[in-house]
Amino acid sequence: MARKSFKEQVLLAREEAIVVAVNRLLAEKGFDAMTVDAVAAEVGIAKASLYKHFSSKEELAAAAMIRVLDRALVKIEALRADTGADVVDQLKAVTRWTLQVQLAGEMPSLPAQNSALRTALMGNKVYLDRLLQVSERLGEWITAGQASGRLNPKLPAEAILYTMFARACDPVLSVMKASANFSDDEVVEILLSTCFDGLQGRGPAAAR
Amino acid sequence: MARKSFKEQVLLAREEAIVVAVNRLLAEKGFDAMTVDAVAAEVGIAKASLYKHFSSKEELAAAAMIRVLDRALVKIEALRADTGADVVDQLKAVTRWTLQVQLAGEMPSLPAQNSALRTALMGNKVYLDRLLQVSERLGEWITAGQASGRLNPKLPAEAILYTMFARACDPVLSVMKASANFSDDEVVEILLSTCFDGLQGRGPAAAR
DNA sequence: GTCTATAAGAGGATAGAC
DNA sequence: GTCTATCCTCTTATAGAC
Repeated sequence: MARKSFKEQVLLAREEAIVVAVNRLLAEKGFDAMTVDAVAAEVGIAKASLYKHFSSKEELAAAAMIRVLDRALVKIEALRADTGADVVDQLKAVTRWTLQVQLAGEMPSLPAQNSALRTALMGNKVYLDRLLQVSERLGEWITAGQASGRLNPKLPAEAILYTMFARACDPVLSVMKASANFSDDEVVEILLSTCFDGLQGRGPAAAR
Repeated sequence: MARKSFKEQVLLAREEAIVVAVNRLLAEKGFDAMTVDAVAAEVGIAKASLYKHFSSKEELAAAAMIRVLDRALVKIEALRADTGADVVDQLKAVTRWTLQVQLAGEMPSLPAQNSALRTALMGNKVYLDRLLQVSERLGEWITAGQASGRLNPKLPAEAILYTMFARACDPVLSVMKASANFSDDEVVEILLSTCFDGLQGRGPAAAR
């Protein structure tokens, strides 16, 4: 990779600061409630300057999503290095990581049905590429887990993948944290258990 | 209960029509994307007339939430009549019902963090009363299920309750439906399984 | 209580100087 | 590329006639 000039480095640093702010606001308020004014204020620059870097609010959100997917890929690659580990433990580790990011207030959350945002994301090559990479890495573990019987083979693999994505922004976490009866670690382990073991648990099954 | 006059009946019918429209729009677009103009258009009356019945957009949302909680209470009471049934089966039946309501496009969904809305709901006695009633009914089944070991006794009862509420508006359902590889009934049973049995399933546990 | 018309303000995006 | 100032649209809510 070519050495970056000083100006380019400054530019990238600024854009990184913008994306970090967007990421935090997206985690705190969600896409609709986040205003571009608030982003500009948090970064400490004028709103017009933001639009020199990103052409729309949707582009800002896309950049934040790409950033968190990149962070996920780094985490996944680190786990892949441990070739001896059980694939279900790897999947649990990824889910635990997403819960911890959520607890840290760093998991951007987008509405499921905003059409303008949806359109922008579906037209964003980089976002789609990262999403596909994460899906493929997890998909390999999921199919392996189902083949070994450690993941429920009766479930469609897509259902397991979508469920993991959904747990990364599960509102149960913030409600549990707000109830203030549990430590962060306890909340994470409770959610992990409900996700992988279910509400019935895997203990001694009662007679039917 | 006192007999209603004709004018009162017309009034109530109109308000019911408004709440039905709000409910549908809330399910389709969510609170932020729903506009009061759209509600008025769907009901077929002027926007100013809406404000004679409900004093704010937040009140409209609260009315829709109260309505769905009332529907839930009717469902729960019907299930309670079956005193011989297993409590876990009752809880599954309630969850199945919420998934079907969601599939029918009739489950209003509110943002988790909208502060104006949150404030209005927390100040709405009727809403809080209905929410408490549903929580109490489900709470009885949950504690009974944990006592019998058919629900995981290691989980806090609140965690089970919150998880059931969260599954009532789980985005996984709409994504699975959009993937178009499954019938509505299949989607419902898949989500029920992931919720109660977990991703690992309750089949023959693999050796650790 | 229903309507038409409009106030009041928030928020996304841009113009143009530097 | 950064700023200030502004545009313009959308949306909530209300005024006032009937």
